[in-house]
Amino acid sequence: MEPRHQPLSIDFFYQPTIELARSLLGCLLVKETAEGLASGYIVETEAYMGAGDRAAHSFGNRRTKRTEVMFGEPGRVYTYVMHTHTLINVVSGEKNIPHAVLIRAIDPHEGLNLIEKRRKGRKRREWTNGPGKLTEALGITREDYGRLFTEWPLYIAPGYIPESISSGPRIGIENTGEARFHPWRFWVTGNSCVSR
DNA sequence: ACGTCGATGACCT
DNA sequence: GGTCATCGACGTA
Repeated sequence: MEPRHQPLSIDFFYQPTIELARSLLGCLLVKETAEGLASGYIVETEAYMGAGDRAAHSFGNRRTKRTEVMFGEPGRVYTYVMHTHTLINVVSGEKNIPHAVLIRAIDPHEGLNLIEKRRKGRKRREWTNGPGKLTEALGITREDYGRLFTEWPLYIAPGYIPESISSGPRIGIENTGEARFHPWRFWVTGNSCVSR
């Protein structure tokens, strides 16, 4: 199948992880399924810095079935289940440098009826303002693990350049010592879809 | 085979 | 502010 939008080139993903986390803001995240196409502009990300980052699943180069995809080339999909929710990351770094960027929020763009249905009629504000919410809205599952973000059916396409980017500590990692203080969360300043 | 533990979200007061 | 549902992965045995 051909993607409805032209995905980013694989070269885009070959940049330092912090830069990638910032560059992804404003890009369009797209998922095409049998139900239709749904998409949204990425407005919030977090960088996870691999072996030296206590908050990262790959801390200490921990290599398991789950983290395996992070040890490969950047630009692949790392999904995993948190409680009942699927979370999605962009694999970053380079071969054997297991970095990743968590996508925490998107601004809905296409497939709004489908998104509303998947989000069970909740108010628009609650559709995609969190990492577990946006995967439900776009129909992203752990079946997407290992895919390339440059190919149908789950891909990232060019969007807009944010006017301003804010940064601060990452969310939900209180138990990770000093790592909790690193300002590795980024968001589009003032966007109403940011998780908090 | 089993116990533990979250990069969460929904609902409650 | 707080509680808890419910899942897979992981460590341990």
